[in-house]
Amino acid sequence: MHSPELLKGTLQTILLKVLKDHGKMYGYEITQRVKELSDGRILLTEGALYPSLHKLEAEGLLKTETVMMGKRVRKYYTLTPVGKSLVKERVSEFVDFIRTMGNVLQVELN
Amino acid sequence: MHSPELLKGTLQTILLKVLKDHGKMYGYEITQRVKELSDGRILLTEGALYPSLHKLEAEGLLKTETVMMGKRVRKYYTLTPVGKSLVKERVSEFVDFIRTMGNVLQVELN
DNA sequence: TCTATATGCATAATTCACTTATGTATTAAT
DNA sequence: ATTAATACATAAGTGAATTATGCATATAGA
Repeated sequence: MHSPELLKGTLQTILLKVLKDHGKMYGYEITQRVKELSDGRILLTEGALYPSLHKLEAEGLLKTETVMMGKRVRKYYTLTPVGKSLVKERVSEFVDFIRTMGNVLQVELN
Repeated sequence: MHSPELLKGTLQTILLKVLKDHGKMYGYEITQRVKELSDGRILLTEGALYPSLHKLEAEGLLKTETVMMGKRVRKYYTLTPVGKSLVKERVSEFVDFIRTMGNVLQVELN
């Protein structure tokens, strides 16, 4: 598990990118996908996940669709066009930041 | 200038690594060095810098030496042996995190 | 000359994204 | 039957940052 400090500020970027790559997903599914992609190193907590999804929805980057699975509720999230256009930006912002950090810390990242 | 969100949690690592690479430095000098290394993209604020340096000192990772430059005070910081041994750890922790993020975001970082 | 900018340290108040804790409820496994 | 997994949600607390403020010296330009 990574130091949670480092994760700060990356959650929204993760959510947007995962939704772009995998299309319609619900919250719990996202936590599992991220866990898988990170080899168990990034475990999203519900207390961070759901408020963050709600915020992205309120900002118009995500839209939702609630589905009843038998007696269970599932809330599917999809990128809106606005959200879609922001993903690229957020990801390249992150990559830029990483490059800068590589210079400051004098490390190779590949 | 990078999104300040992303910078969260990286400050201590930056301070330790810069001090390892450049030896004895004072606070203001660190801000300038980091600004230079980051091509003006990382501008450390005093409100973050000084408390962070004090904390690292209190934890025994840094030791200080106050020098009078004419009528001006300068406080030099150096890594303690404990601090020195922690730098590698912190940096590789960061690199690991970056690799993980690369997988999650499906991006190349070089 | 005076005035803004740079140098140099420090701390208090505030913000905000996160963790931790709690709550509710269904489903599957042992 | 009981635990673990699935699935959502929100409130309280934390802590590293930003913002604001304070003090003081040095330098450059108008």
